[in-house]
Amino acid sequence: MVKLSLVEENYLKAIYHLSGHGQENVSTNAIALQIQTTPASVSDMVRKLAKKKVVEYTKYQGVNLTNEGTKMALRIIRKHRLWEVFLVKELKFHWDQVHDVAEQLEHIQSPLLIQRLDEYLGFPKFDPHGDPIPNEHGEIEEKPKLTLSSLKECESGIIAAVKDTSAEFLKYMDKIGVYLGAQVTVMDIEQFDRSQEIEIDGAKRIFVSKQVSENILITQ
Amino acid sequence: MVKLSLVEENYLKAIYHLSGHGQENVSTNAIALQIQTTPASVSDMVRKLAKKKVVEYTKYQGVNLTNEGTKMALRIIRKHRLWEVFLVKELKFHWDQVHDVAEQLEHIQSPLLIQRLDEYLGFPKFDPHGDPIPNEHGEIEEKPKLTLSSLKECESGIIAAVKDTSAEFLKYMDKIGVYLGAQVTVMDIEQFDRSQEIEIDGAKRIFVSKQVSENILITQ
DNA sequence: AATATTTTTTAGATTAGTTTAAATTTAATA
DNA sequence: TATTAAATTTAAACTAATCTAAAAAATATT
Repeated sequence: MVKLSLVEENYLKAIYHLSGHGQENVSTNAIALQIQTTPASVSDMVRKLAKKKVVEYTKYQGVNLTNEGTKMALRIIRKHRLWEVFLVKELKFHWDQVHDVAEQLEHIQSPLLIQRLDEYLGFPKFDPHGDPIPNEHGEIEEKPKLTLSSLKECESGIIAAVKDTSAEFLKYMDKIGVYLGAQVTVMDIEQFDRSQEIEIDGAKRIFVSKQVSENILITQ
Repeated sequence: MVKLSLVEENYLKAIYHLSGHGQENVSTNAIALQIQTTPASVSDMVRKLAKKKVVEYTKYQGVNLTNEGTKMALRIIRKHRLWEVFLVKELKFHWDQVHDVAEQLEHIQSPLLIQRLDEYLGFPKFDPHGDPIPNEHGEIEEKPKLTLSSLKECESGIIAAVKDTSAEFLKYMDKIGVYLGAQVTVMDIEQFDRSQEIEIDGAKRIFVSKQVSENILITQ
């Protein structure tokens, strides 16, 4: 298993977060924005990471994590989230005080430390923000996906996937402004046909039929 | 207050440990040996630290910490020792497993974290090795110094200072091979005149009169 | 399809920290 | 005191990570 510097670890983590937990290619610019550096630096670093086999990279096409890279990113995220639990639960930090400190603590190298910390905290499954904590093998339990149609009035979620992947459906999604990662809130449900009025990103409101809402998957 | 990099922090800490908690000049070679680098690197770094006013440095004469530098070193050592207490007391580490991890944790920057950790651990005064924990202002309670003459047979200590600082006495110390930091063990005490046979660094044995042993201070 | 715009990459330079080898200073010794 | 040995510093070069500016490729627009 390759050794990564602190900076390389931060790149991996950024790529993981930007890839939306899937394997879409992440752009140089997006990474630069995320970790507050220049696209030029990202270009260099990404080639270095590709040489270490933790990302796949083709010039001008962006990057995505290899299996090994994903596991490493998740191990860093595991540490970050376990430390967050410790800070909030044991040291009485407020949930909005923990991020910067956890950002430092996540780079501490000691498998024994993390194993003991996990045990000490009672093997928590979620961090103080509700995000799942990956296991020691770099595996994460995805949040269960629900259909948009299962939401009640006033409930909301994040668009995670679609069941119907036909070109027509995707084109329709595009037309009504529904995209992966969008925040949706159910404003109203028409009892007669189960159609919903939904609000996208707290702004635009649209109507979707039951047939459509049954084909949209969300996480909460 | 100046900001130090992780590497600079390690230099400060090394200089603190090598200066025997006093203000003797620490040699370039000694620092290089301590932190596993070359004397050339130390020369460069030490000039940088002098510019930041955390050490005093004159070429070819070695360095010693300024008041500010000592405080900073002690704040790092405070963090190191508090983390050691946490690892041993809470996470059930064995005392010989903690050093490498504490070496990483001591560089985490968060005054709140250390304040809360201190509180969480019940404001411990000593680390698992018995070393005192400096307070948040970079002040440390020195271990009490005893005279060599107060040691019983088979007891030992580390030479910490001398009461008589005359040139003659120091020359005599030098002659018999007693130096600051040397480990001494009392092998035998002559009841008649209270003179002692002492072993230095587990090797050389010499005889010292009561008059001499009353003027040598040790820590244990 | 040609042009303009945006994104991405390359090239060259910079900083922190390091190294090796050579030069210098200090300390030791004869 | 002159010489040798040891410690220290300088010089030049290297690595990791970064930046700015310019070149190249991809995308969008007319």
